[in-house]
Amino acid sequence: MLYRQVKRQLINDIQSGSAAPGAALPNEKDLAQRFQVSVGTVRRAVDELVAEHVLLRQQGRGTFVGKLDRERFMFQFFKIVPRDGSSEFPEVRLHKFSKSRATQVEAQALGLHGNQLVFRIENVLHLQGKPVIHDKIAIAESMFSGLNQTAFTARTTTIYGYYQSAFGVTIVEADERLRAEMVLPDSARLLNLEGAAPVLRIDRVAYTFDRKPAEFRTSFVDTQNFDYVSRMRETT
Amino acid sequence: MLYRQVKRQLINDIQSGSAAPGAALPNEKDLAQRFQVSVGTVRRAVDELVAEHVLLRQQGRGTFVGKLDRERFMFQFFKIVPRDGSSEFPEVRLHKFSKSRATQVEAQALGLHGNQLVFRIENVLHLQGKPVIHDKIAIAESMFSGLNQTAFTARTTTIYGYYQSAFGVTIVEADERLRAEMVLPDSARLLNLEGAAPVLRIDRVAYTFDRKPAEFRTSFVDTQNFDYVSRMRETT
DNA sequence: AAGTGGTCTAGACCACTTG
DNA sequence: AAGTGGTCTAGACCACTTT
Repeated sequence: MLYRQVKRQLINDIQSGSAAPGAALPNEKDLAQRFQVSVGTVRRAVDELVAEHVLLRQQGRGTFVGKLDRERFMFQFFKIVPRDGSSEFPEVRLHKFSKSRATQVEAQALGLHGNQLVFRIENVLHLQGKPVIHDKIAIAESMFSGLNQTAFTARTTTIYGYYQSAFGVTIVEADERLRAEMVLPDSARLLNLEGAAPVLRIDRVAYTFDRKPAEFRTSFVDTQNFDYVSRMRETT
Repeated sequence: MLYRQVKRQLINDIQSGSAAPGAALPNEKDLAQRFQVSVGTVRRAVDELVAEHVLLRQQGRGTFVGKLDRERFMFQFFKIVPRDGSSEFPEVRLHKFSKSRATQVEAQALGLHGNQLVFRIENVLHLQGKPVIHDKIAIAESMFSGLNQTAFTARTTTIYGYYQSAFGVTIVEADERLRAEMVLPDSARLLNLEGAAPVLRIDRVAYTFDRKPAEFRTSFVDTQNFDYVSRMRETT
């Protein structure tokens, strides 16, 4: 399993910052020489990282460290689409920003011990000009130390892109659990829903490398005009 | 793209029935000789089919044509799990069986022209002894000609396993769209829900090889004690 | 023209399963 | 021991991008 060791080292380069998002990797021959393996073995390691969207290969140009920009976010992590019509990037409006002790559920999802601090961020996401999603995010203060509302609001990229560029936290995968619930009063207000309405609730745990949990997020989605799409393909 | 041609031929062998589900393939060296390519090229073709769960490799034993048995069905296509606790195979009870003209929605999902006939099957799926899912299935009469209620009920495997063994239709992937809705009267009765309750609605189109649609299914899930789980990993 | 990744080959050696 | 898939190597040649 030599190629696993090569993959590990490439991940380490990314986590340590010596290979920054967007930057080019050395060519495959040089990597092979550096790791003292054949080019085929390097290719196998890179193949997996490309499949995980961590690296990006372009024939004739080179191999680059993946950036969590809008395109990738939409493709990999944003599953809400209009019932009829095509995908659209949501407009994100910050609703609340605070810091307090983790609840038991949050602590378990994020793998925290004791009553550690978490940042809490609430957003309302608009699609086609209307509020559709109410997000409640919890992230560990220890992993995102120094985060504040001003910097968060001033970011120029996606939330995951901001985690990556400002804190070196690259989200590579996520698990979600979905259910139908009646809307809660706070979400109803934010989503302009009246009385008793069903919403799609999504609990997501997002992971960085090595399946280390980085973010716990609960979303409430008004699915009157939007669907959550899921594709069941080859699972590795 | 030699390996694509090899993959095509292997798929043809499965579709034509010359390689039956559960049967062993020739070894890699023999396949290489038959297709006049190197072993590495055969391996690449088989790699993809293994990733799609069409083939199954076992070191030291051989490579086998995948069967759509309970294990694979649960792993690849059944996403409803108890909120706390582990996965369980549902007990499927037939509720209705009929044949009539396709609705416009069904015709579009199944790629049918005109007013072709479809079989309609309704099931209630039980988990932990209670009714949890109300399924409405539509499949084209042309693809499943000769299907009848007696044979369907007498099947000894999963529904997808039955499609495969009785009609040579292997389901390899599916697209789903989810939303939260208020339960409809017929589902409410079947799921023992009273009054206004939210349910998770899932519209699924299941495909056989070459992305040919084979089944359209709408499920209504009582998510009081169960979740739909979705894993966002490398997407190819 | 030079440099990159993409495909394919031929073969060595290893790990596992079966008789 | 014989047969299977699993990993790794070294190198040829092709396709694409940049200068």
